[in-house]
Amino acid sequence: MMEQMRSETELGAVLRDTGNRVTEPRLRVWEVLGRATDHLTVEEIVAEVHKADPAINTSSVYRTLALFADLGLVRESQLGPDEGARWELAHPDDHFHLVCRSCGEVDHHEGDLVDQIRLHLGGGHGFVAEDIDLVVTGLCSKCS
Amino acid sequence: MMEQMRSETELGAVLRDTGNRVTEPRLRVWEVLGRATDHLTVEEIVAEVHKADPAINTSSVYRTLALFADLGLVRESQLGPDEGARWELAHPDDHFHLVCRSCGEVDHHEGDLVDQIRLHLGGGHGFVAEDIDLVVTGLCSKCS
DNA sequence: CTCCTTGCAAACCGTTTGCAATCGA
DNA sequence: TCGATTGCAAACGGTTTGCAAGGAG
Repeated sequence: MMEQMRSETELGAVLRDTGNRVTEPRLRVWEVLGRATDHLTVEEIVAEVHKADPAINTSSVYRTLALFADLGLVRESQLGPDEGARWELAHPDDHFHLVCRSCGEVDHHEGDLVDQIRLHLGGGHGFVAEDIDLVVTGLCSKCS
Repeated sequence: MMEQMRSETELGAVLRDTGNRVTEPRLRVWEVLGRATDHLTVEEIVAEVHKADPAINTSSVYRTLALFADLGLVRESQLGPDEGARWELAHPDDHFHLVCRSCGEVDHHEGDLVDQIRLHLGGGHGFVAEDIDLVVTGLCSKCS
């Protein structure tokens, strides 16, 4: 099973193909998202990016994330009110989130559930599902 | 099928039972939420409330919503990044949301899907699900 | 050489908060 | 009466924007 589909090189190709330039902030943000195992807040992304280059500005990170989202490379999700937005690489496989309200841990959960949802919707509702965001809040095994 | 479980009178009872006072802003917000067929933004709630009493302040609406949420009477949900929070009466039955990215319509969808999710989680993951928020973005039957 | 992209700082805007006046019980 | 609640206005904090300097192609 491959860990990371899109290399840094491929990012360059995507950017160039879409008429965008390959720049330091974009490479750094991409790198950070690629390393991340879970969702990151903008604040966390900025902190990571700064380890490589402290000169990169927060607004550039926002602009980069917006660009990546436009290109379909990343995905923004809201894991709960009171929480800021979090970002992750657009994953080809569907998944959903288990958010522990005690320790705050966010768990990715992969499975056929999302397929079930898609199937469920296909049957007669006439709704074309494009994006499925399932957030389950509760207590994780350690906290319950 | 009953439309609205909790009357204005029952709100009074809940408030008194929990040591809170029955006030104008609280009654108005309750009334507005009870009439609503779909989720409302705070802005929309304030606008409705103002039709009855323009003197009621936005911050009181925020405080009222926070109180109702504490009491489990209402539920806040984030139907998408870029959108503000939306509020609805806490529905005893689980449900999920179909958000059309074209016309913006939000459809409640009731069904056994949430039960399936709960079941799915119960089986071995050790995660105690308390709140399930399923947001599906796509195109509704009219827009596709 | 162009003009896209950045860093910077200020603006934005939904939400929260401190405080004195008000109102419910 | 007395403390909970409100209206008001100011503060807050994450995100966005205008602009001149810098850098990719």
